[in-house]
Amino acid sequence: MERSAEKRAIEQRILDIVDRLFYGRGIRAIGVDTIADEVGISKRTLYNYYPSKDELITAYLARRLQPRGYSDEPPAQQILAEFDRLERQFGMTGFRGCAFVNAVAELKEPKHAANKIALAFKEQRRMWFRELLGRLDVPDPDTLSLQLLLLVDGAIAGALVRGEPKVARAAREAARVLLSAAGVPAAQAAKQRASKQAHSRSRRAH
Amino acid sequence: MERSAEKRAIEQRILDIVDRLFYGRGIRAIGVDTIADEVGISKRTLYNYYPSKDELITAYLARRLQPRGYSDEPPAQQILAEFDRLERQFGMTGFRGCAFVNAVAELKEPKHAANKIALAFKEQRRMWFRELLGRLDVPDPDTLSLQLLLLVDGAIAGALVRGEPKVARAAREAARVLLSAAGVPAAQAAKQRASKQAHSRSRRAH
DNA sequence: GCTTGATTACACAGGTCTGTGTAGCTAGTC
DNA sequence: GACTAGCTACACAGACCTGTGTAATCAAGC
Repeated sequence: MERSAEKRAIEQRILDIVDRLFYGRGIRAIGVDTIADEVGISKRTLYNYYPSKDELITAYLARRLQPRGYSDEPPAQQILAEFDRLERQFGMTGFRGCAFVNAVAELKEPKHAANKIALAFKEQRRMWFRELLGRLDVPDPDTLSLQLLLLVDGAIAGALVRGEPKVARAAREAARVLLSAAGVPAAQAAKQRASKQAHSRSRRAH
Repeated sequence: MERSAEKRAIEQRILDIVDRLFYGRGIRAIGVDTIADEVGISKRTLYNYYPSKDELITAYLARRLQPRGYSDEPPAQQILAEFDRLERQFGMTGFRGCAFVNAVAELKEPKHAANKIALAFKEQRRMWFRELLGRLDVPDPDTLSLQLLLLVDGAIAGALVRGEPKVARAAREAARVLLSAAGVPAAQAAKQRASKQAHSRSRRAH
């Protein structure tokens, strides 16, 4: 029992360090020896916990597959706040783009489990948007959630290449326009935030 | 003279094959021996043309840095046609995302020349949008061109992860909404393409 | 025919990588 | 104290990588 807890702690420690190294320097760029050294265990023991580097890779990605929760704020604000969160991420030292897209780009073998995990992640993120859009009664939440995700991924790629966090603000503004065009009143109100009365929806797309 | 022409032909042949291999299987995944074998020359001769793999990488990326031209079509149609072109690209066998973003993701050294070329490429693409938007007299062509580029990059990432060309259509529709919100009449006309009269711009976003 | 430059095949240096094999040590348990 | 499970250090196999050195060959121009 106590032994198992200690083992789990070591596993977590391994995954912490693997995450930092794989994300920060690239999966192919990091060798197993480096990981073992950083963790402070022998390579033999590392292989005892994870029998191959591939398992380390999938564990690394699977651990980043965490569902995002919802707050008490109005849905439109939660959606737009996602882009503010992105902007903060882009400004953090060590930002290197999307871990999943990078993994797919690095591991070009189509059979690799990383592809499936990356797809699951993107779909999870899309469904997060979709759930919020569902509360907003937009006409086509499937398409709009995908479009918002495209803006997120585009902003990530842009920030990676440009090294410039403020692309997130352009993405946020584009998201606001899309929401507004879909008839979300909060997005319109956020635009000219002087007039507070949102006189119900009058014209809706389509 | 004739010798120089033959040399250039070999150089082109090398770059053709390098492009196919680097883009299709990844820069790090392809060794110099593989390149020489595929070209049909000895490794020594290959190193005679390009003295290091890094030079091959930069030549590979620089050759993909070709400015896109303009057609006779109306600007808004050219912009939207870009997303149709994307959809066709996504469906082609061998599509593996954006060569520049992949290169930056693979070559994580920040000093590498690939970063600068990738940035130049993205900026070149943005300026292509910007030029067309300039003809359309939109209020903020700098922001809007960046937003269109974000949609492009988001669609590329989405198509890479999903293996699904139709994300380009969602991106195209989002671009159309953004153009329409910026007061581009052709985008509005394209929406309800029944009524042909675009009764000049009446309300413009500000 | 001879020179000269490019190309070839091949070996190799020196480094990286993943994964395994082994012998000894250490710490908890009977 | 003896046993056992896990750990460590270390070597190593076998493969890959980039880049170079070398001697032989081939082909064009004088």
